[in-house]
Amino acid sequence: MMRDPIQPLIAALSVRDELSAEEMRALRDLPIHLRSFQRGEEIVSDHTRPGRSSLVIEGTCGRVVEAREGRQITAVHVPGDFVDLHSLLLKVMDHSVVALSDCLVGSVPHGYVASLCERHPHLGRLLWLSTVIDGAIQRSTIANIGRRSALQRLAHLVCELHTRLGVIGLASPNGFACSFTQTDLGDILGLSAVHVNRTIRDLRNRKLLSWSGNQVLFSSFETLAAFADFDPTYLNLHKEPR
Amino acid sequence: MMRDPIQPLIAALSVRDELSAEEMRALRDLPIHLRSFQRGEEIVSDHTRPGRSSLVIEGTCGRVVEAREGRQITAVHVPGDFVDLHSLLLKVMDHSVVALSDCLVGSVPHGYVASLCERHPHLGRLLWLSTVIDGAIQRSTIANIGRRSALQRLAHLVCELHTRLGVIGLASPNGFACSFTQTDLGDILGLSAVHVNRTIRDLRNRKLLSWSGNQVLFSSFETLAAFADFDPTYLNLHKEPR
DNA sequence: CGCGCAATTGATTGATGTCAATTGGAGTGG
DNA sequence: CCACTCCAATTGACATCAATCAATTGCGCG
Repeated sequence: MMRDPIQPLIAALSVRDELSAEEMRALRDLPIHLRSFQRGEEIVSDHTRPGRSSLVIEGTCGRVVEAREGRQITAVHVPGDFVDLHSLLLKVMDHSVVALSDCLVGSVPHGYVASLCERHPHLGRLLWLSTVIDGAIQRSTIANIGRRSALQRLAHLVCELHTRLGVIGLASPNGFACSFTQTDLGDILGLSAVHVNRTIRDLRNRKLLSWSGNQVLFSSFETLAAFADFDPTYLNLHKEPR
Repeated sequence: MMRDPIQPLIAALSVRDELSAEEMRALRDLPIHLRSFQRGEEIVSDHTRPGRSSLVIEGTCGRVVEAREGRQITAVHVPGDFVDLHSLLLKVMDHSVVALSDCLVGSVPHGYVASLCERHPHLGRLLWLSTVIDGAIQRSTIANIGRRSALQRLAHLVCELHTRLGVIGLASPNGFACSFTQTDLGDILGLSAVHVNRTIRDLRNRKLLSWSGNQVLFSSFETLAAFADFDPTYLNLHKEPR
């Protein structure tokens, strides 16, 4: 059973501003080319010039910057997120995008995105907004990696993922499904995989969360958020005229 | 002697795309309100709703995310950079902006920026581009802090600053002026001020650079860039139709 | 001269990385 | 059904990088 592929995008945008029926129709009319990727596959390659922008429909993927010392995942994307909308303007990719779980991705030729922005300036601003929210999440990531301990880093990531997945209906009140390996988590948090393992154990011992298989569960989101110093302002979850 | 306040912005945009005479005129016609700030002063406050967007004209400033464990400077801005253009869409600030040197800042009411984008869609795309380049720089910062040693982190920052200052004519071939304190550098790089001090000494001992007063000098940018694993792709320094 | 801030240094602690081995589960072929 | 493989998770021992604490120095400025 396949959901409407554009539904997660509409959900994500609707959290931030009212969409008119016509705007929703314009989004649904976009010619989307669907493609499945297996965990680990590369969706967009570094240093290339994509002619299309890709939208996550199911699963999660990550933006990967390769450094000499190893890879860093600079952003995680969930359904409803564009992974390379910025390539519309940047032209040349400064990183690659890889599937962090099996996932379904839709892509739209840049020309259609550009013309959508011209015909519907308000939608254009919302797409600009979505790149700007990516930036806000990245700022939060910099603060997380630069200033917090491994325990808080991981707790903060869990809080963020829970909140973002909640927006698109993929979280339950006390947890969510997360397919990241501990190696992936290390690459996201700037830690070694070994230390991620110990950090998860530590969080479990402190009764802040449990993580078995791909199920992340916690008894109190508030307690976890307080521990992680999580303030969701940066996710811009309020509806505003933009 | 005061330079044209819009000149750094025009220089920064012109590196990325051709500006028409009319577009330059539209930029110069913006009503800019100039204001000076002393080192350490707050230019924009966290959690506020700015009604204007601020542009650095002289000096440097930083975006500050306050975490429980201390402040993290998530981005450094030089003349020609908007520091809160995203507030046009984000509405509520998720961080503050502080002066990292005495600096001169110009601000433009959001309404004028929005109308500029409507009347000149190409300029609108270039403003979108500038927020997207901020994002690319932040990705590079995440990789820098997440994966590299203190030595490489600092060397990478120096390479980036030299390149960005060069764009607006504020770097010489073998160095540039930098007014950051070692405490600031620690907050930028996710290090303690003490360790920044030792890292600078170490770089000096390795003959990679010298840093006395506010003068940063190196004998070979190429050597430094190779040491720092610096790849300027993310700065988007090539002129492209956008 | 004295104040305040930044830079510098030493001693010590602590967090995290690295290396290496083991365990466990899912799939695969005999 | 049983080896076998592969990958992820887990654990221990140890090394190392960077933080912290605490002085001291140096400089610009009133």
